[in-house]
Amino acid sequence: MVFFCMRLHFYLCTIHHDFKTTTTIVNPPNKPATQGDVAKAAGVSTATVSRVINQPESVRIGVRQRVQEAIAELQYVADAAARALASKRSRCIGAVIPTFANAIFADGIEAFEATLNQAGLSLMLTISGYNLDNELSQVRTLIERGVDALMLVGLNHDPSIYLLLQQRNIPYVHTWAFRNDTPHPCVGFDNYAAAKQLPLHLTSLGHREFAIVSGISKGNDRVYDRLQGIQDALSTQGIVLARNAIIECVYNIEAGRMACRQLLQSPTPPTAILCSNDVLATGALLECQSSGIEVPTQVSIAGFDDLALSANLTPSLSTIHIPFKLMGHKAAQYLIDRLSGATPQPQQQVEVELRLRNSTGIPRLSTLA
Amino acid sequence: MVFFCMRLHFYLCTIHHDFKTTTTIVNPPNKPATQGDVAKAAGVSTATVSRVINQPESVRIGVRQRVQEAIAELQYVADAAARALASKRSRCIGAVIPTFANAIFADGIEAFEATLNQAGLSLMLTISGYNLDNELSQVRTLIERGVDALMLVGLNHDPSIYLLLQQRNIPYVHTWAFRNDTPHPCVGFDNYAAAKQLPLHLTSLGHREFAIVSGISKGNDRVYDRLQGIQDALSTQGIVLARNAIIECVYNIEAGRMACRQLLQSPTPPTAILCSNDVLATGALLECQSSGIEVPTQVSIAGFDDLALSANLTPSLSTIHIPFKLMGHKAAQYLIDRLSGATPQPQQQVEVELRLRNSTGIPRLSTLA
DNA sequence: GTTTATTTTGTATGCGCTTACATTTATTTA
DNA sequence: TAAATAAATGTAAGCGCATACAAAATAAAC
Repeated sequence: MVFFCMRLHFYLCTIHHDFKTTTTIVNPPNKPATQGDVAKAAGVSTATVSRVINQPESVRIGVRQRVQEAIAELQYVADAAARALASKRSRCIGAVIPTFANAIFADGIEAFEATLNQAGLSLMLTISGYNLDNELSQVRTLIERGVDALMLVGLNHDPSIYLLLQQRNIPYVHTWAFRNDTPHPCVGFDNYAAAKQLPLHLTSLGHREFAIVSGISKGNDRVYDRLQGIQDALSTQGIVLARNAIIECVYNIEAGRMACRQLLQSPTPPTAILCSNDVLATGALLECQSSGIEVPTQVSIAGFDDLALSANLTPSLSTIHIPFKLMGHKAAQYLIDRLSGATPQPQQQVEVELRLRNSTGIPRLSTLA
Repeated sequence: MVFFCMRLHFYLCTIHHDFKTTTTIVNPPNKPATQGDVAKAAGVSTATVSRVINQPESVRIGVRQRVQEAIAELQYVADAAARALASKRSRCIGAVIPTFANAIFADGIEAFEATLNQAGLSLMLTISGYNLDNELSQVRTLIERGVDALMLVGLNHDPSIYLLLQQRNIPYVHTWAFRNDTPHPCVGFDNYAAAKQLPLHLTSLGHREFAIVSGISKGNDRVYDRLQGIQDALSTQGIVLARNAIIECVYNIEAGRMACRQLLQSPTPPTAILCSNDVLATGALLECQSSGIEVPTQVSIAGFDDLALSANLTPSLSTIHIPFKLMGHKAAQYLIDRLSGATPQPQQQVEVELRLRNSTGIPRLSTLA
């Protein structure tokens, strides 16, 4: 029964298909129309068709319409490879990001892509896994693919990347970081300066016993700068952390939890835990929650990034808000401007903002139970 | 003064530049080496160079090495546009995903990209914002860009997409969903069947008063199927939900919180809230947390997706685990196989798994305070 | 040592478009 | 209205590679 139904189904399909191909002879099967076809149909030269596509204003209105009709009629779609070959522009932008697995890249990339798209550019994306060697090889691949420009996360990259880029005169931009004194274009925020804010707030509240939970700083300038910022801010207040009060761990919730547990079990538990990002801070908070330690009365916890989750935790997380969308947009705009021949400001800073919420407060008086 | 410095600066540059071009005549400035340059340097024809790159085995070992040396020497990089034009293969795969902003796409896309990369393919990514019209236009763009294959999230798409794809004979695959009776290739899981598991578990625990917090089902087959699965599962147990016990909202934590609050404030609050994804479930959980409602003793909460966060919440979230990485990998492999001429299984299912944790339990006896 | 079969290499064409330049057509000026 | 100028269109030459086919070099068979 089922078998017959299927046969019937296929049969109908076939009929339908034949019907279509015999009536719409216009387009030989599997052969997309070329510019030449359009030119013939519209009674113009291929050059004019090309102009209608690339600089419509330069073609007289009547001719232009005729060509556009032919394009619609034949469902003509320009061949990107041929365009790229002839014009030496691929209309593709490359980007290498460390990971998708945590949210800090989501909004930024999304805005980056949206802005690109609006300008008729496509995004070619690769993921380095926080590995600079991977990054280099992926940049190579992207360059081979002929990307017109490149976006890179952070300031610290294999130097040969810049050689490759300069050789081919490919514009690029760094993001998620900002420094005044870098020779490279960058659109982002000063991780170092931003990271100073929360420790200073906490010392002003009276905290003296700190610990830091950080991402892994090796090869990661953002993490490194944040770590350095925190430490420098503390040291201006006369506080120098012991080796074991600083934990570097991978970037996920479990790691944050474990680090927090370890810190709170020490003989001299801190009154405040400064995390260099919200994922680790979330881990720390959840660890406290599940082990019955009250935040902020027993320990204060601070984050960095202001992920969507952070404001919704109980207690809500004090953190540094970063305008990721704006940053992604601006980074894209920088590259778009560069490609259009303009010379936009090479170093652009976006403003971060301290968001004091409920995970930070005055320090407890006694030691932990 | 400044003026003179600039003149001097330019002067020095010029000298330097001249110096370079006269000594390293090999490579004119800003002109990347072509296949022809390599051919000349190695004393072979361009055809042989092309073979060394594309089918090294077909070139005798000595000649091959000579060519490879020349390639290294000249830092030759094949022009992707020219390759694509001549070979009719761009080595790029397109993908349209609804968003980055929540984690459910992260692991899957990351694995998808990794598998692609390993096969020498690049990922061209666009974001539709859960909008099927956007999706269509992005597919158009991707096709114009000449992608060799395409990945689409879910089963429900504008029909014209398939016409475009078939016209050009472009392989494609659906992901994040699976159905036996679909004519389209898909790699994923059965949202409908998976969604039945948690409601059935909860009814077996004695729950009778349910509510659902769902994403917006319009135009989203995954959400729709989950919603349907939950309702059908409940109805097999003789439970039919009132209109106001089902809330559809956007996909973020705040929305989950608000929906939860609304449900719990109703005159007959449910004993169990079934969320069609973990983000909304997290929101619900956090809402309970911040309003002092104990989970699961006062209300059970269930999710779907098993995000990294879910296991770490207090209480940890009962949910459905999806092997996103495996799915992304398999989807990529499907396309790779298709491009290599093979005919892989067009419908592939990955196994989901019920993860019972601490957010679900027996129903409370009385009504809420 | 031929002849034949096989592998390796070269020749030359074209992929589908853009664009410099030449030519035609429309517009302005005198 | 003719001449001079400007705008629109056409002509044709590549862009840098892959590949069908032809030619040459090598290996196998006799």
